[in-house]
Amino acid sequence: MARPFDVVALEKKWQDRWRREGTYEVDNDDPRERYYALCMYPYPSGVAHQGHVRNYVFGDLVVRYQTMRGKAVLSPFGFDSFGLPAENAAIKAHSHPRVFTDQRIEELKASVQELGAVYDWRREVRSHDPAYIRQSQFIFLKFLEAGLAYRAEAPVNWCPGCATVLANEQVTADGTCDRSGDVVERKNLEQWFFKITDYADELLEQVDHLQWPERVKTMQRNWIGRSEGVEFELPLAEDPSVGLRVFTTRPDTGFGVTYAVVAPEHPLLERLTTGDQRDAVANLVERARHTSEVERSATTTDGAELTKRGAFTGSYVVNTFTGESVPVYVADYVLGTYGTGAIMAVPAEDERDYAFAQVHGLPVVRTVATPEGFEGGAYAGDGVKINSGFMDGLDVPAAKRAALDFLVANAHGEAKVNYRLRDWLVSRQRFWGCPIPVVYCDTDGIVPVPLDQLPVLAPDDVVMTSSGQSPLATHEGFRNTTCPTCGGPARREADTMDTFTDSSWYFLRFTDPTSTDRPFDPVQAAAWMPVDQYIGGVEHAILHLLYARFYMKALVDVGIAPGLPREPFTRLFTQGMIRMDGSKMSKSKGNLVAPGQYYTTVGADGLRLFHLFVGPPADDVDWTSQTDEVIDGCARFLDRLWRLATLDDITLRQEGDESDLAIRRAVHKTIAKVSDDYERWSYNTAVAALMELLNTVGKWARDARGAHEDTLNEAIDTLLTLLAPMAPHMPAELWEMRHGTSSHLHAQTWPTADPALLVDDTVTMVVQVNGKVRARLEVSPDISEADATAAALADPAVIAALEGASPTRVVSRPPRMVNIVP
RNA sequence: GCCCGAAUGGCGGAAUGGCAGACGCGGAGGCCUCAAAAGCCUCUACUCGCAAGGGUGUGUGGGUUCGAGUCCCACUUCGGGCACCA
Repeated sequence: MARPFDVVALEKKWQDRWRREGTYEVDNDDPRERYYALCMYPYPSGVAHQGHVRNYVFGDLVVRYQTMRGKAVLSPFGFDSFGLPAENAAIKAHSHPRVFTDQRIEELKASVQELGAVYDWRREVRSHDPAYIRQSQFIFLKFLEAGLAYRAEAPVNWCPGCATVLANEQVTADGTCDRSGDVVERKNLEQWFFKITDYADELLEQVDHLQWPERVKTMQRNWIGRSEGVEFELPLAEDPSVGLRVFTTRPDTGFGVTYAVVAPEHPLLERLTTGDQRDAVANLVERARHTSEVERSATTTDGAELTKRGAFTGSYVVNTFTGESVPVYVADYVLGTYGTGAIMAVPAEDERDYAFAQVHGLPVVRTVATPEGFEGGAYAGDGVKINSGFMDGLDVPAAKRAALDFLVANAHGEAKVNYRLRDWLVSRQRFWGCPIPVVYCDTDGIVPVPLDQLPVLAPDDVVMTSSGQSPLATHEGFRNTTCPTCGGPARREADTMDTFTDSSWYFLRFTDPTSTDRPFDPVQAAAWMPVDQYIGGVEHAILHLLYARFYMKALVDVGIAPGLPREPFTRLFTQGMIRMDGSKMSKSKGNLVAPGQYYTTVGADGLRLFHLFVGPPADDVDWTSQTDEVIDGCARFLDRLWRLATLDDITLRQEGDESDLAIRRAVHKTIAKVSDDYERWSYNTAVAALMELLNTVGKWARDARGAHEDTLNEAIDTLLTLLAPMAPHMPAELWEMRHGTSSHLHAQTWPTADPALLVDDTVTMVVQVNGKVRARLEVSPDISEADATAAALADPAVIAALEGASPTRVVSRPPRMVNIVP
């Protein structure tokens, strides 16, 4: 489209100027009030796509707006530059992931700058930078020292197609690899874990106080999955010295326990299995081992399927409540990793137990009276206790307390809280990540690499095969080392850390990016933390945000971040996805629309305005065949503003007239409206308000009477100022044309509306008869209730609508509305 | 299955219990022009009517209220999250 100005040259001029003059660089001792605005740092995948654009448009708006509000705004940028895509690309091309990564970082950085988003680039952070690696390892060692990092054997997800271990989040719901589509297998390996479960309660409780979207908070709560119950012992029938510990949230149903179940991984299974059951049990255990966790956890009520999934062990335990012996089964519907790995089964009040009992012919004993007309198997609701001895007649909550008291009094068990949250497995059998800084010595065991030997860096000549083994393990020069403690031969850890560890503290590094002896100076970090506004995609609602919250607390506790807040992100905003043809726009789906094509036509300003105008920021955006026309519409708005500000077609007059007041009122109402919209993230309506004001002013200015210069100037300057955070380039140019090169639009103070100009001489009052609008009257804004009623009743249209009936009730809400009920 | 969120013109959307459809896209007509592009102006929920004017209308069915797109209950559809967590 033909523009009234050279959009490419104009935008480049201002981008260069902001960079050259360091307009948005802030020092840690800045005297202004601090504001930390942050977009989630991206994985560098090359040229920015519309998802990035959307993210950075919102972020940049916040930065520029808060700056105009007089704050010192920290706006840093970095790259989450470790990760599997670069490693896979390197394997394919027989190259090094660093080559890909550095190249893609430059591409992404350039396109972010083309968008006109401004950052303090002096603070740039890249996770694969040796200086950053050093500090990531420093943190690992501090966690190790504090007992927050530990090593244990665990089942992991292994993808045969990718020949590597996958993170949980890379396994799709149906148990396949989200990249190759292969069915994920399980392998038992010695792995490093972080003890995030130590913080389960705090992570859960503090969710309540975060100014985050409810949706995200709910997801965090569900993920942590706190559940209160009782853990107690069921003694073995033939040997009461051996007890089977079970966890339940329904101790009140104890009298309904008709069998018990242990997980296939349960340590007592061997002991429980009798000779004649050995084959059946072994079969089941073998089967469970070859079934993926996802498959195993798939709900089924299919009888044949359930038969295969459970087997009698041959042993019996004594039901603590009834004193009767009940059989012990092994079944894969009980997970070895949750609770005690064993349950008391109550078919009458648990659906899974009911289905299993039906198939295996186990008795059902109800302990809660079912509601009238209840038909079905298990009843999990509240009701009066029956068949339950001392609990009979109680309701469920009271019975739970009674059951707990009974178990405690008899020393069988105690109250217990369980969590769905597991410890964080951080080992990755990958090359392109942060090496775990420990060595293994036959004499001294696990030995941390001394701090003065950090960073541990991967050598460049590692052969990245697809064997499934950690690439670093194959490099003898790296692998073989000496023990820091005894000096004898030792082997380096060959695994790297989950890349989520890098993204769990980068926001702290930004506050002190050059620190060498520690990750950051806590005093410098305290100047900015917590992040005032964090912005990113909802896809990180659980993992990244949970891990970062954990890191923050752990960093405080291990002494790296003394005195810092325990929550890193005060306010979170999650933007909607860009969809195309119903699915998420992403590189892997090959449906990207590159922003580059728009920079030469509508410019970054036009594209930014589109992202703000298209709908509420939290909603998904459908990229359709109409989208380009909407984008053009945004550019047309900017062109109209340009023509108005350059006085195209406008006659000026020096004297004011009665029309000025209406224009000035429109200007000030827009200031109030847009300011409010900015605060509540309603950018689409803010853009609409600016369009409306421009339409109003444009019509007025081109009226036969001409435009009064002072009023027009106020209107134009206000439009430019209010628009500056949204579309920063062209308004800056117009401002410079109007006020000279020494005046910078982005250094202006955010305007305040004059309250006197927010009220009109008259307002339209609606008169309803029985809820239907019958008349509109122009009245004074401070009209009294009585006057409003009188005026309404005197209106001919109202009289006609009443058809002679006298009003039985009049609701008068001056000056907006009067409702007359006949 | 459970938990969240959403549903408004041809389309994206606006409306904090008080004029439904702001703003934009698309569409129709007009001005300008030799013509086009660009720009500008008017109209554009549905429906009855020549018109003035009337009726209907925010997924469906109920309810609260003088008054409901907005609040409550039930349901339908779509989207998202969790899903043997004992």
